[in-house]
Amino acid sequence: MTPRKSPGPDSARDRANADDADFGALPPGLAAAWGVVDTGGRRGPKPAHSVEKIIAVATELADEEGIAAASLPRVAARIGVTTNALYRYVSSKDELIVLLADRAWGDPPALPDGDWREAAALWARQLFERFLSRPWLLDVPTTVSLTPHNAAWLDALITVLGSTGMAAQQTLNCAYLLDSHARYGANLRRNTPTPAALRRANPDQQRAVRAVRVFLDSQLRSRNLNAVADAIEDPMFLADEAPLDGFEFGLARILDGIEAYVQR
Amino acid sequence: MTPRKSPGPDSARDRANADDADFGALPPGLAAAWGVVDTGGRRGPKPAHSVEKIIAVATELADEEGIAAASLPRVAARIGVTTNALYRYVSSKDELIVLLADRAWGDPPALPDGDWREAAALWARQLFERFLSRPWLLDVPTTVSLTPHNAAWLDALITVLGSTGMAAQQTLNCAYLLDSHARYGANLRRNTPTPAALRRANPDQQRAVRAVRVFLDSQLRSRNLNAVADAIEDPMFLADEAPLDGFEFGLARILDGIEAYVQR
DNA sequence: AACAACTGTGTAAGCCGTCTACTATTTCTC
DNA sequence: GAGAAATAGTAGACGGCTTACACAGTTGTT
Repeated sequence: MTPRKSPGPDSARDRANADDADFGALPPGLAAAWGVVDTGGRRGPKPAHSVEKIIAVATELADEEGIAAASLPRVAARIGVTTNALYRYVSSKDELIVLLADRAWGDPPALPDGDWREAAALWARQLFERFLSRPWLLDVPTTVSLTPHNAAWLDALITVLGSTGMAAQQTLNCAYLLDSHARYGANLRRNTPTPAALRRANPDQQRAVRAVRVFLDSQLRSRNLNAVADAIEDPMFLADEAPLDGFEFGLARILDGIEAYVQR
Repeated sequence: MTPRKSPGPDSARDRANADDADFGALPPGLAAAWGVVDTGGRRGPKPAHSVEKIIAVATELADEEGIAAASLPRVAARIGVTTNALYRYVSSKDELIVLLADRAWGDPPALPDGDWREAAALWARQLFERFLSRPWLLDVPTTVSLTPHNAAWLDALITVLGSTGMAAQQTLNCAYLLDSHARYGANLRRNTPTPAALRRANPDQQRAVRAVRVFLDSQLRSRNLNAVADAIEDPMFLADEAPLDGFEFGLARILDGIEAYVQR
């Protein structure tokens, strides 16, 4: 590790350096997410807080009120410091978001060895559940894709899919297919709650959802978009226990498609 | 149309009313997107501008510099008015974004009647291309889902898929599957440009992409995430003309899965 | 034709967010 | 113990969203 030379007040960004490559060119937060920061040889007072603590508080706020609540002023206020003190730990808001998202991914599940299809389905279901439990993760822009936990999930799936004998690129494409479905399915579920979830909601929310339904139905039909209108007000869509969940249905189709490709 | 009674300075939101339902409970921009606004019986001066003009300017800005550039101050400056004058036309930033997104969707393509599979593939490819040509559309939060153009796309696809004889809910699920793939595939393409696109980029961007690749490879391998590392630096992934595009590959798997379901 | 009501625009301001100097203080090292 | 270095605080710039108010212009009514 090359110790920094430049004196004066600097931010956490200046602590991120490397052996040879110029990490300054990396997207914000990427180096930090992979733990590539210079933590040795500090001289001044010990930091009163830590990046982990900041991320934990930001996670609390995001869990409570969504990703927008994880702002630097609010995190700082909850910790008990001023906003700018956070810049000693995190070089920018973007970096905080990247770290936040990586932490929210968590560790991938252990997948069984034998049946690739069963393992892939388990993977997708677990990811789907994770997105449902942390909806704000869907709001994190996906410009920076690979962080440690993120990559661990992908690695687990690729390892499983690799046992089918597909080419590496096709394996990756299949992995993205399942990742996409988990993400998009969770987003859809969030936007269109199940009847059971709707019954648990506030009366205000219930009324709002109903108002949207009525409004959309009238508008759709007045524009002759009857196919959509019919699908949306389908009795199955409003039934209590959907006979076949949308996520599971799509997952089965995708796995069928992959299986057909593998067996050819 | 019930004319407004309340006097005093009011925003564009107050113009959105209805026959009987309370549109005030609708999400911001939804009523405006469907054109349900009270445009009759104005008394004051003619507006010097229009909502269409504002959306067009915002689209320009988004095309040039991304969705963040479509801010009210910048739109107002380009039109030549103050920021707050926009609130006579649009009730909030969220409403502007909804209108912007709906306009960007545009009209769906005309789909052939005979072969549902070919028609669905065409639909997905067209949507994919549309997302590529307007990448900022991927950054629009999808909380408000159904706006006129949006719904027209969905209607076209559902109509085609309905010819397979599937149940309404399954048709909708399949439609979401294809929508998801187009959206997510375009997002992936944007984040990981093709070699050809990379060669067209700035030297700075090329260097940045290469730095990320080198960094990720070393980090992935040092954490034993070799499956991901191998997949990413696969020769096929870096080849000039990919033998099978990721989007097309996934599309074929999805359509295969749907076809197998239909034929059963 | 004159008045009143209403609408569009500008000015000003408040609030929140990110981020950058600068200062004071604490702590580690020599 | 003295100096150096890092941390936290203060102040502030800058941009974005939004509201309140005053003014000017237009339209409908008397």
